[in-house]
Amino acid sequence: MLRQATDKKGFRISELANEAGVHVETIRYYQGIGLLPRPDRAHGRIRRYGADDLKRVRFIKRAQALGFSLEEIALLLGLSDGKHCAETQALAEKKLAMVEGKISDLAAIEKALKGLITECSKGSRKSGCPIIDTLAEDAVSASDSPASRAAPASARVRSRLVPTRRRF
Amino acid sequence: MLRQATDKKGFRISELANEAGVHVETIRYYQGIGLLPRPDRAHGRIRRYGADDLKRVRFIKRAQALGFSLEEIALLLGLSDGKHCAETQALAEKKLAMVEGKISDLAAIEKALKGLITECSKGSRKSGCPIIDTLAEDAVSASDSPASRAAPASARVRSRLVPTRRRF
DNA sequence: CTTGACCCCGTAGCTAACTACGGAAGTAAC
DNA sequence: GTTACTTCCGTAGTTAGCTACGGGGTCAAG
Repeated sequence: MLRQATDKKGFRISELANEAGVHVETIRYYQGIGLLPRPDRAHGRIRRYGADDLKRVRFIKRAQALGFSLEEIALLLGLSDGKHCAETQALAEKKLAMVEGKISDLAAIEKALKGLITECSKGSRKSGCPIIDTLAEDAVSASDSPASRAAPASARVRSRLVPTRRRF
Repeated sequence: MLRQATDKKGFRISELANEAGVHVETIRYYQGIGLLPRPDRAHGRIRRYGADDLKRVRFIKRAQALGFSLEEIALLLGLSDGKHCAETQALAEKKLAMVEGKISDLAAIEKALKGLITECSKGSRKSGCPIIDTLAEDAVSASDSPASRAAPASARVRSRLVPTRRRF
């Protein structure tokens, strides 16, 4: 009785979701914000999805895990439509710098974690925090994310807050 | 009349925020959830912050840009207190795998972007999307984030949604 | 000792990205 | 053609991570 037939042509929404490891609602959400095309419900009545859609969803989730927002992802995806090359190239270069900054930040964390692991296994451990230390220095990073290095936000202070929430 | 005196001992909250490139409210928020210690208002009356606090905030923002959640960051930070080495090591190893997965994902994107840029400058461009293609394949990534590769979420379907929102 | 920039803390509101609910209609198996 | 899903779509609620507001206190300059 269970559906699951990838027969006809392409899979249906639940199959696409399962393959990509996301919920059906997420697929619909992406369609709603224009991140994913909504194939028209032609002959039969329910929409059918193809391999390209699956790749797109997988890409979105991976890029997200790397710190890209859906908006940035939309930009990334928009880059490869083969049109308006000039701006495409500029954008790609900006993203490239960002990606390279992230890579070096991650490399720093990787190094710190490895150090932590070996130190741990030979019982040492003195002072300071190797993880914080490597990333907190004024080096690397070209990410244009909020708080991108050296952006002392010109004395913008208007204060007030503190949630009193669960503390991990 | 303007405060701005880093004299006495350590800086005050607005100075810390400016140096780290975040808002004062963000500092307070981090204190509220226990991510940042709240120094006691001893002798004088207003709290003073040190270089360690600044490093910690900078670390938090950078790690965030890499896709770590505040909760994960709290874990990362908790790793280097020098105590309970066994579990610390296990956690560090898990995070390390995650970090390595992210690095290879980013390297894939980097490569795709570079390819896009050179293709662009020599006017070619055929079909498919090099950016999606490199990341959507079943390779790399050990991230334990939602949708971590190959997690077909056992037929969990209950549907309904679609926002009808701004579409980038 | 007043003034004005800042600080303290609580609570409420906002945005991104989902997640859940509800009702009607499609569809495969019996 | 009834049953048991599953799809469609709209709208509302949730969580993380901030951001804004309000009222009162602190403190250095004048």
